[in-house]
Amino acid sequence: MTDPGDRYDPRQVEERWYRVWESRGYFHAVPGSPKKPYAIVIPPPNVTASLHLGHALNNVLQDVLVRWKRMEGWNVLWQPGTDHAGIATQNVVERQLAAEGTTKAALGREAFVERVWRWREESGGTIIRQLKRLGCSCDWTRERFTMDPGLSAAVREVFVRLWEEGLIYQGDYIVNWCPRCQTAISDLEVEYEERDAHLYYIKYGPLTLATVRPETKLGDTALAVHPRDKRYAKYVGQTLTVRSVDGEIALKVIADTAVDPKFGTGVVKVTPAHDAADFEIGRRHGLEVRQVIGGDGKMNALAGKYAGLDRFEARQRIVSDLETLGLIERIEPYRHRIGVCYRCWTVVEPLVSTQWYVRTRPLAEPAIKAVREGKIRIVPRGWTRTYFSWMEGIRDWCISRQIWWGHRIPVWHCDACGILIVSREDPAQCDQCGGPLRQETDVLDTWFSSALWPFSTLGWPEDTPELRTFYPTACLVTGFDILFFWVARMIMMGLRFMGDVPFRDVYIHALVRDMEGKKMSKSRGNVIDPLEVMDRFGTDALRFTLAALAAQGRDIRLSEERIEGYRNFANKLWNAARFVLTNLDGYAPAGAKDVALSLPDRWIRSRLARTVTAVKKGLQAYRFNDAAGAIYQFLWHEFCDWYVECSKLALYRGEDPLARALTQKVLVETLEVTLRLLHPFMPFITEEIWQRLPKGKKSPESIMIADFPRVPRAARDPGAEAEMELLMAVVGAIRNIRGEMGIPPLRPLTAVVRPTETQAAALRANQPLVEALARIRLSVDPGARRPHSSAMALVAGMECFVLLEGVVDLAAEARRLTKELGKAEEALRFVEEKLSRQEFRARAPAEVVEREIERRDELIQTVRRLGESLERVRATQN
RNA sequence: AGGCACGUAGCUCAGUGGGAGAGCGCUUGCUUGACACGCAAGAGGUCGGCGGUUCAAAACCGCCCGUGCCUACCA
Repeated sequence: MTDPGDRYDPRQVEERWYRVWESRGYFHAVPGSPKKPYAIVIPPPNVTASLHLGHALNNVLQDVLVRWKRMEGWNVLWQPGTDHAGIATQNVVERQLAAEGTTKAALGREAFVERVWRWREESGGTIIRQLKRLGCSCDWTRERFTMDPGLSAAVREVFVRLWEEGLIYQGDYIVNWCPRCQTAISDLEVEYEERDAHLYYIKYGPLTLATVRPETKLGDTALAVHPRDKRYAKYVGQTLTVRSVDGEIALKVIADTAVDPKFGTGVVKVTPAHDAADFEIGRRHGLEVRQVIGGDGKMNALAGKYAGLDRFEARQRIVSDLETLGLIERIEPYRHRIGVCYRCWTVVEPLVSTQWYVRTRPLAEPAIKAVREGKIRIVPRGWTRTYFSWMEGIRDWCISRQIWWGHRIPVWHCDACGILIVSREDPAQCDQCGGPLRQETDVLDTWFSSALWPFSTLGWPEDTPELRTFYPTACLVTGFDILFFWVARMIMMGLRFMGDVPFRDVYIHALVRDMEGKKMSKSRGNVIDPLEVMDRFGTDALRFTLAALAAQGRDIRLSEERIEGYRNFANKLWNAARFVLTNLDGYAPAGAKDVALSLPDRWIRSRLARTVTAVKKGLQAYRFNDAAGAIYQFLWHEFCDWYVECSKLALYRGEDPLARALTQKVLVETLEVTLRLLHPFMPFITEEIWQRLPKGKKSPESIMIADFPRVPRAARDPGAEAEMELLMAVVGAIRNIRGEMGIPPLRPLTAVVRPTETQAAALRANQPLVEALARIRLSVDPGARRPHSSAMALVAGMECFVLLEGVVDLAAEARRLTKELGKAEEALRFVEEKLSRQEFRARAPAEVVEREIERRDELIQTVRRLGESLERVRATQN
């Protein structure tokens, strides 16, 4: 065959194979299949998204699972799709409008929504194309979008049912309001940032209090102290008239336990309209809610002379006015955490407004139970506690958003008779009075529709074969950052509407960070772009890197060097394959029976069997790094480093045609099985090589649909492993002497070993192998005496002399022996100390004591022999 | 403030009770019958500190120091 070149070039390969797989329908799942179902729903990326490393990790892990299960013979569905991402998407289109010099208000609601749809048609497919580039084997024929008609119907159905069951209500509460996005956001959508600010001590009549937000004083409707604070007890219940920037105002002093007497002066101003804590205090005491800041973040008419000022500008002005009036006692620097919008980083303004809520308690209870009873398994376990603690303290979910892009709340108001209609179908007129209806303008929180994803994508509320086959799904793979946003809510909704959990396992992976452990972000400029990585190192290298780093920690620190290392691994595989493929002349797979397998043959088969087991175990436990590591170690350090080297003997120097044929067979088989083992991690290169391998008639047309390797029991061969280890140790010892003594690798040397009888048999049987690997002439002689001018090493109690006639450097050998002796002596001291303790002998398990005794005896021999050698070298030296 | 992680080789990290590991980096030597994106050899560690449990601790427990994250109505 033609030599494919010694550098693997992924670009030649990836796109081509992906097209083949997709066009042949390998990704497609069929509900009626007799195979066992295995389904994963993709965490839908935002339709605005462009692939970042977080997506890459998340989807690579899913693809590994899905490809593995498919090869194991399951009926696999990987359900893909995207999320309409209300606020994010609206922002994107708004920015475009701004660039065109217009606004969404100018366009009007209908035209704006249409515009967003158009944007989605044109640019919304980016992330999907990028997932394909990653090799994701999703069933693209089933791609869904949260705003699809079917999924929208599911949203309505859920809303209406929750309403009918009394689990949705409307109310005036304080919410986190983003003045830039002009919408309410949920508690979860607020992020907190440490910022430097000031604590202003302001005089309120006879009292002084501390605040960081003087601008809200215009909305104060009370002063509060702790009920047990003796300093202020006399004021409680009084109404104080205090001088302020807007003249004199009357404020009642109330007592509430929410006040911390140790903070500041122990007195707080209460502004129910602009602070969540104050709002609660206000409700308890029936205080007036006096809103002075509008939804745009500017002071409103109630702010009097400050009306129209931005809230932060107003703060400056009010402080300076207070100073003029002599009402500022002092100002302290103060560092505190401030809530910002997670989408645009604008400081959140708590505002009282009318919003829609889901009553979460009744939904949370079964969701807690499902995890507690093991119906859902969270991996790693540690996250279970986090889940419980959040679910147990869950608060009602604000689901209304004052934006235009999303599922409009299916509620209609009749202004004529004042009733509310909640309906699955758009009503034409009021069913009570026949009057005209006005639909609620708010849309639902994007997470409301994502919460239905595991069943809405499968066709719910229709009863579909997909739902019957694939629900509950097998596994959800996600990052911990959306455990509450999404995972918890899916569990609640799944239990409520499907009567069963949405998935059996939740695998929570780490977050990808940069080398400093920072979250990657464009503003920090520390992003590694996965697309660029794929261009430079290949998709398989990126995939393998992510899997190899997916240990169950909290974060993954990714560096380019690491990816480069796995690119090298791909190249190593490529060259191992070249070696195998270019050495197959005369290969006849059927011809060679396994009757005369060599030691390396038996050894590599045994090692491969162990590797298969380790990979399966790793995948089953979601320990992707263990699985990837096992393949890496086997392929590079066992197959390439040893078996391939051993095979050269039979291929090039042996005279036995049967041995040669068997070696070819084992080379091909080992490579072939390894490729299948590796395919879920590195789909492209494995397919490319696999296709070039000689195959039997029954072989499938793609590695993707081949069987995942099974372990033949008979392949395990501990005897062969032990024997091979002995040979490798002898080779290692000789190479060590060569290296340490500075003898060039090609210089011919002679070695004499003095083995026990069993060792002698193994060595004699494989003498040419040892000679070839160590580049040495070997003499195996149980009665050998130490040759003059030789270096000595101990291997499994066996002395191994390397003759250094003419090349001997006594000083170097003395140095080497001293080093070895030192190590052995230290180990011996350690073991003897352990054995000398009575308690150890009395209380440790017998086999542990036994092992230590054995070890001690070996070490004694080692020390004695090394000592003798050293003495002799020194004697010769002098 | 509370909670949860983490601290192991120069760097990034595996390692859940009995002989300290990997990848990268570093040193030395090599155009070895596939691979310099390679081969061979090697150096490098008080497993954050202190105390406890145990015959035995990097691992289990406690405290301390450091780092990160999450949750919370401290103005």
